[in-house]
Amino acid sequence: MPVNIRDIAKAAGVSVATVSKALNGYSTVNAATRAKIQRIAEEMQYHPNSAARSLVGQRSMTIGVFLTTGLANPFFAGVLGGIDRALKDRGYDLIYLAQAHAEEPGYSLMRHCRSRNVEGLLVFGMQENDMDFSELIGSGLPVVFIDMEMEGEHVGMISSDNAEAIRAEVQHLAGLNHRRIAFISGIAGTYPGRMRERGFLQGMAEQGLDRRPEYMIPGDYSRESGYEGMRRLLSLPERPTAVICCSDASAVGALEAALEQGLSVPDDLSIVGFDDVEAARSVRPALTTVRQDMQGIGYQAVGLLDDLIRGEELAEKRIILPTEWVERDSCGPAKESR
Amino acid sequence: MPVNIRDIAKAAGVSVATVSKALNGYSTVNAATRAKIQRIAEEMQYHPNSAARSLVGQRSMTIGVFLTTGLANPFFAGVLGGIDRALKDRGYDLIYLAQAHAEEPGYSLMRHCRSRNVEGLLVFGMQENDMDFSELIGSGLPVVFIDMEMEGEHVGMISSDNAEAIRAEVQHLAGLNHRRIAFISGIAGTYPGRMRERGFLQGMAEQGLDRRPEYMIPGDYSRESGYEGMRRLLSLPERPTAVICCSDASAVGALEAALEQGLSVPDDLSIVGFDDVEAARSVRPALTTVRQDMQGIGYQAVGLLDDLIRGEELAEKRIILPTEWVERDSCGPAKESR
DNA sequence: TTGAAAGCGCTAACAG
DNA sequence: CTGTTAGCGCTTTCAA
Repeated sequence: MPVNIRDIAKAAGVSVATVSKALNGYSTVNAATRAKIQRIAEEMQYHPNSAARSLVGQRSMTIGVFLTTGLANPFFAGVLGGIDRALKDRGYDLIYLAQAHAEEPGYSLMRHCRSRNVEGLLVFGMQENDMDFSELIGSGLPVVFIDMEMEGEHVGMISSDNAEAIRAEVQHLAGLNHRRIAFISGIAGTYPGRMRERGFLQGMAEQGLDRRPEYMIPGDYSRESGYEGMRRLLSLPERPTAVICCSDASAVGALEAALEQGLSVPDDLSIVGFDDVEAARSVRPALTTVRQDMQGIGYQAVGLLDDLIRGEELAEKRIILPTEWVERDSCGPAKESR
Repeated sequence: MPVNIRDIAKAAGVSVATVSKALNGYSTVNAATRAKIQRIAEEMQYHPNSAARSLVGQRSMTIGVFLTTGLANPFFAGVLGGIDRALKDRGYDLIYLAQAHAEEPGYSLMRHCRSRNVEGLLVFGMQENDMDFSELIGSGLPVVFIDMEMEGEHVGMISSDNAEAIRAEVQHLAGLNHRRIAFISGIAGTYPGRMRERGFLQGMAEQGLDRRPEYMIPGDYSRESGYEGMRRLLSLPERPTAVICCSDASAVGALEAALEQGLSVPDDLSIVGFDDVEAARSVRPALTTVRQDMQGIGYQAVGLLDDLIRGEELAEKRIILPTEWVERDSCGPAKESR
């Protein structure tokens, strides 16, 4: 039903080869012929069959995404938005490789990509170790990992500057005279989790502040972990005056626990979050936090992948994006208190 | 590089035709031969090239998604989660047709699908009228619309029972002795927006309650519209005792406006939202709202599309899913007040 | 029960 | 500058 290259060759009175060349911008085609072919192709609503194209070894203009945590994770919405824009700019379509498949016994992500003629793959999610990416990395298929630390010949990675973001938070709090700063961590098995912890330790060291083991609370980004973490902190003989949380969700949980105990935020206690999700604005007091450029991450991930696909000489296959401090109402100067 | 059907034919000492038949479950293949071929295919990690398959007119096992509002909309995360699961169950992969392309002058979504050998298309977003879907609907390509009212030969649609959800809210509030109930609407140009308004009017009529024009506030699901809407309501000589909002975001905005005016929720005023997003839980008082089964919508949308693709005889090509009442803290009995 | 061969729509040599 | 032709990997008649 759809028109093919032969139809338009016939209509234009030329051969299919000429049509192909004309439409693909070869210079060896007479300008008039090309114009005519283009006009006819336009009129007949010609659109090349991408399967045929990939079959002849041409580019498929398809990149894959694989999400280790599934599509349902709302965190990815922003990243996907950035990917969307980049797709247009670079002319790709995106095929989503259902993670569900991955549970089958003989499944190979790499083979799945090959069989779909995917030119490159974007991987993101949170689980670095729950899956074996070595086959993929060794396969030569260009891959860009988001928020995962991976290396290889045709492998790139992109992430926010998590460490610096937290380091700056510590610095900021120290500037408000906070000395007893606690930390509710992210998931230790993730790259961002590790980096944020590193940034905290570095910041504390720089400011000459004690790093007390009882102020280092393991979290998992969830609201619940923030709530429980804050309760533990508040039960300590010497309470912190400020708490850095590794996500807005856990910060909201922490806030809740603090308010429940009758504390005033930020007067008695400062709290800071991470991500700047919608809830950070709606909670009271509104959360001071750090914004990740999620759109930018998605956009640049596709750009990097495209560069890898096209075999560009890349000086740096790691992209670390700056974050932005978002001052709201949950931080204030330390009270000389207890 | 990847192994193809010829490689395994050679290894098995048979022809490619036999391999193809064996692997595709034709009964005209000797059992022993089939077993051998399957074993070898397994060993050699054979995976058929999907481009070649679609080229010969076989199924591509690919369905497309087209989002009129782009990937960034967090509302879709849940729906996509359901789609994800269904994809596995039905064996499809999903290609995302970048909406960005749609802005180009000669763009045709239908052609895009054809050129990508997509077997069926899922469409969702909010704009029913900003785009012309008639070409698509007339093309014979199976399409399932989510939250959009569309009809056609190979067209299905799925949505929550928006009208009933709001009607039940009115009933519930009336049961709490509320008589002056206001409504902050969704976007009138959308199917859910229309249905929710219809449900409101129906509920009010059923309960024998006045429908006052000044209590019908146009909104757009945003927090801001909720905030502004509530301010208008509170400036009225006779204030409502309950406000139904068409989204949780607008309910949060409304809540904010009410608290700012020194009102107590739910003592002075009841507020109810829609969707049950994360923020509904974190706000104080926690929002009483209605939950849509977003996963279910996505899951069933794919199921419906698959049925359409396979040409199943479908009695009903419209699926309307029930919603769930989520009781929290923002609704209470009406005070005989003011 | 198996194999030879045609052909899906397209691009890429290679001739003309 | 244009056309002829082979072939990408696969499925599918049609013969054997």
